[in-house]
Amino acid sequence: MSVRVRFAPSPTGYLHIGSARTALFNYLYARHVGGKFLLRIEDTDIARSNEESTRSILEGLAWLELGHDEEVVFQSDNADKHRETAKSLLAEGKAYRDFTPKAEPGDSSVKDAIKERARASAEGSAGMRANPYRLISEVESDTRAASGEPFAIRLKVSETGRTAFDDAVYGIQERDYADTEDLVLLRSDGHPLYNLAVVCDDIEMGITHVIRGQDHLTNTHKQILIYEALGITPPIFAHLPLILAPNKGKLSKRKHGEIVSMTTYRDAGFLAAAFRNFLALLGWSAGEEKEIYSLDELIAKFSLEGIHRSNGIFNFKENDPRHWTDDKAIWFNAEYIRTMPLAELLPHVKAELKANKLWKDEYDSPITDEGLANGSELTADSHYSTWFLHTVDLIRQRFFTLKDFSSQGRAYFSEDYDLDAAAVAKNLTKFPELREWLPELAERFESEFAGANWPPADTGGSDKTFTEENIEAVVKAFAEEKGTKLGVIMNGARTLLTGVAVGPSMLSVFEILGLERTLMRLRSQVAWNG
RNA sequence: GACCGGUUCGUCUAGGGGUCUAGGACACCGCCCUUUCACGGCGGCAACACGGGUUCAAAUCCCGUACCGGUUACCA
Repeated sequence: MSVRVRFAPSPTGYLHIGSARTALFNYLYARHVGGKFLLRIEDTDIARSNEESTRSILEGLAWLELGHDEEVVFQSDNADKHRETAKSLLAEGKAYRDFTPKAEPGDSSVKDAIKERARASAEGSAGMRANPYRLISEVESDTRAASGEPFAIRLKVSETGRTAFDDAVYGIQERDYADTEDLVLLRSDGHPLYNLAVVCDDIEMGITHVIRGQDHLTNTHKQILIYEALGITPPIFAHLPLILAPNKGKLSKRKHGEIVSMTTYRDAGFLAAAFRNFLALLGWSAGEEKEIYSLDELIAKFSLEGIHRSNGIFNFKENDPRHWTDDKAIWFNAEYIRTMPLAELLPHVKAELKANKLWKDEYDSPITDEGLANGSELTADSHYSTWFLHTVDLIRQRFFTLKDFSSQGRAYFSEDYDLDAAAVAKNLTKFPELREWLPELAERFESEFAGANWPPADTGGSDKTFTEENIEAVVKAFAEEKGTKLGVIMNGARTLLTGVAVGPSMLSVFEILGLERTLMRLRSQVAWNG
């Protein structure tokens, strides 16, 4: 039988990082064994579920490129079948009606109330089989039900025995029946509850492997009870370790906010491939000293055996912009940006520039400017201009996210860029002479490179081209003439021309910006005027 | 409280009785490169939770303790 797995989120918020990893592991496993990866939205809790969440989850999955097979299943569509199942269990005597009035929620939080109740029932010797309605006669039960008295349907768990299963990650798991309550299958208002719905749907969908968070470990025992009552062999279970906050506590939407949401990473300029890579290595490893895995490699190497048993921490520092999310996630992203094939990166850069109104159609123009000075290997099979190719390749080396192309890299694509105040102070205003020198350097460039412009094609005459070696000679001579260090000129120019204090070799920057823009910017007095 | 699970550098992890004076990655620190730098190169700091066993030999196996987490709903 071929493998069928499912990702089954409940739509009560955006796609959480832990859920995203669960989805990824399901996806990788399915692809690894050539099975199907299905998606089911567990929207049985009408009060908490909403369409907005479903949309957000779908968006998150789409961003991560975890495409599912077959149609999305909405659990609420199957409620009738769930009810039927509960009723048949009742008819077979494997479940019973509980006429106990539904408890009203108290003042304390739900969690605390549960804990209190659990403690209380543990102290009383009643145990899990104490429900009086477990024992009433079929006739009495039928009569009361017929008279309209509301009831919940509970599974009748045997007095003695135990549930057991062999978890693909955690190994043999056993639990005494005495530790499991007669769980409610159907609420008194007729609503099917989680455990029933999951089992019914997993059966219906032909799920062979259930891969989910280990917070479901105890639910699994309850679900096995339902499978047994139904006379159906349970699927294989594989529980995943949890992803915790830096304080080892729960990573929650309420406490940690946006940082746990997939859309945050999409919007912050992360590459899906990089984030997937990061996620894959949180709780799983191939047992080798390797960090960067393409999706195909992950699929090829993924195995349930490689999943860890201990919870992992999603490490970040609140209030520290440099470490606002897990350092390793940031590193993966930066690594992908600077090393991935340029052709794969370019569409993302284009989208980023477009979103910030920095895109120009000329970047799209197929290569006509063949005469690249530094005769590059950057093949332009592409739909992008050579200048665009070179610029992106040059500046990506020091970038972390796609956002950097429109922020730090703005000056390459627009004349409208801000100068970083700290950079201005350090590299320009500290050397007042630069106010005269830089325009003077512009004059020098203009006379030396008259007629030449970017692209540095052969301009025919004896004019030198505006390329690194030639620029270097001119700037060096200029600095010497002024009796100053080369760095003063270079750093001043860098700040004025790019707005920031860091970047690639200044010679490359001059060249890539071209003579015309270089002259214009060197003559600008904005750094001193305002 | 009860039941279940977990514990290797700050974090992600390798390791499954001897090859472990415990390896890699991120972060951090230092040096180098350099006109700057968040690129790159080299190096450094830094861990087997604790206590008992078993064994010639334990990070690896067993037991206990501690700590952390999960669950204990007519939530999912």
